[in-house]
Amino acid sequence: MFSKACEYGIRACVVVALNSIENKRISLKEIAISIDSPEAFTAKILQKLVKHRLIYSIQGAQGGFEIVTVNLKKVTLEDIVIAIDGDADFTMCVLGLKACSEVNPCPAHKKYKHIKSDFKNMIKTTTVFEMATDLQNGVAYLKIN
Amino acid sequence: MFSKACEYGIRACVVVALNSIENKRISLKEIAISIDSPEAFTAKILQKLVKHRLIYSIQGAQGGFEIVTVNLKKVTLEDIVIAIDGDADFTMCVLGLKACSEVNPCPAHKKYKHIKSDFKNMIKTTTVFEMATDLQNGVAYLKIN
DNA sequence: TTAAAAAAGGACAAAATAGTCTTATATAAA
DNA sequence: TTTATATAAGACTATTTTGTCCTTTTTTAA
Repeated sequence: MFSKACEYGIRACVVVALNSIENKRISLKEIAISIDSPEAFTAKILQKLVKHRLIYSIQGAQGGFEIVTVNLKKVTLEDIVIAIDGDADFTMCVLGLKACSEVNPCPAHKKYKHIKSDFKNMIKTTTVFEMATDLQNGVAYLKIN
Repeated sequence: MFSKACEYGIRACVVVALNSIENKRISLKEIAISIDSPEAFTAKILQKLVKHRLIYSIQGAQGGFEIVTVNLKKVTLEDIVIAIDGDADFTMCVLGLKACSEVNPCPAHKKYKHIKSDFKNMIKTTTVFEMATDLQNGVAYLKIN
């Protein structure tokens, strides 16, 4: 579904958000440890998220990453996915046909379209804030194994 | 969603099925042309499908690929996907967490689980027969551009 | 029985994705 | 103002996926 980069990106956003909710800044190193991701690779992903202004970074000692309060409830899974993977994955035909559409459907279209639209709706409406608060409230986890 | 190999594999199965319904055998070359896929790569994919006994191949002159009648309504998208990509894609957590489960959900789990289960159900219940007959009846197409 | 047609199989090449390493830049605190 | 800490950026490497090419095997038909 998502690329590895995107998985790391989402997990990273959630821990950044969780810290921002608690008015804390979190460093790359702490992020990589808490989401169990390769640090240098995670750095690249975070840079993309910063460039897309989904998160905010502060260089230097005591620096790290934050999500500004006003953005916490605005940044969605869709924003993250588009920043990292682009939108091809969830706009393209499931069988890879460029011409596939409602009037020219591929053989899987009618069965797949509801799933695709549910998926698009899901990523569009899920915010990092709600994922972070689920973590905070102990109704979701980021444990790896 | 699906890998390129899997997309080709599904499209190939559909045209093989369409031909089998009409009691015709189809060659690799014809398959590759009709689904607009790289021939040699498609050959590899067809070999996998044959090894998994989803389709049947006959070597030599006048040879090619078929789906035996009894299998037409049995072979599902799920069978093809598992043969080519394995089952990791639709069993794994959307955020890549090994430990993610109903009792230990990742932050995206509750929003994603319905989509995943709909998707699994879709590929489990969609047969190559119905996709091929949709093509035959002109309610679905395999045009590329 | 030989030639042509077609799939099988293995080795190779290219492209995309995943991941690392090193240097530069910015900030805070001693 | 120097040192330590931290992100930014670019070049590089590794792995996986996608795709090609060549040889072998099988089958049909002349």
